[in-house]
Amino acid sequence: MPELPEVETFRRYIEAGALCSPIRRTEVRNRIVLAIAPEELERRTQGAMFRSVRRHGKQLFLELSSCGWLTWHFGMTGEPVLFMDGEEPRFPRVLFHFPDATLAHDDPRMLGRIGWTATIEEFVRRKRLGPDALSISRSDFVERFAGARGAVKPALMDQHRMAGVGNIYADEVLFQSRLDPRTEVGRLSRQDLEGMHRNMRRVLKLSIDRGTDFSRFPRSYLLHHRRRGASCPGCGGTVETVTLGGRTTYFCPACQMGRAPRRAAGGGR
DNA sequence: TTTCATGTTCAGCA
DNA sequence: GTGCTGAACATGAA
Repeated sequence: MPELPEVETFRRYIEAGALCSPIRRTEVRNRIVLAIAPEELERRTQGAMFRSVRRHGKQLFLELSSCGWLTWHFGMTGEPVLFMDGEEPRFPRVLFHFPDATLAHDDPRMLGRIGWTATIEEFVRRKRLGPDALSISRSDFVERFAGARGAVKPALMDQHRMAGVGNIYADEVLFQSRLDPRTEVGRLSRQDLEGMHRNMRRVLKLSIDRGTDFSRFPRSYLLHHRRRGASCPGCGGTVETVTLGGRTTYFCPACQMGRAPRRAAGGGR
């Protein structure tokens, strides 16, 4: 589930339903999802409450009334689930029991991680995360990408350069920017980069506004067509795949153009 | 049965 | 240091 829009939706969900309630007990069912010792997690949360919740890229931070912040990453399949007795989700790995509800890290693949940090800044520094994709200014975005090498798609997904964009939204941003995902970053013009920044913000915000429910996204979005042989919502041509940054990339070669090497005649635009 | 999956990290190599 | 590739992690769904 979780790229920036999903995690922002999780943030709001927790903010609306899991703050300022004392944690009676913390139950660890699968310690593999912990980045700290289970005893430490229990000690830090027992009797405390979550005061506030913040997000940086795909990472969530829950402020503890005791001290510091719980760090919460959702991996590929994790999500927070708040439930009452008898409504337990299918894959609860860690559970925070409040007096009248329970907040669970529900995660079949267990690739998510829960840990602790004294400050958000310290955590962001330690993980070397770039600026949040919805906070980064246009000029900072241009500067950070202008200095990159390699293909544009892996650059967009590099959490050290900028945090929050993953496989699905990188493909969508490039589709809407009409840029071939294999294009060398160094061949993009300032206008290309500014357009990417604008499209990225629009796509991420629309997703948050629609509650990350893909069925409520415009039909013109590529993400409805992430199947081999699907037709492009723009031109009706065939959507193709290529592997970039180790991930399957969907794109329309007819709509998304590359950028010719400098000095070369024709090509591009 | 096989393949793929909205993520991160690490080893090995250029 | 930068970038790329492949593997590992662990499991469900198609």
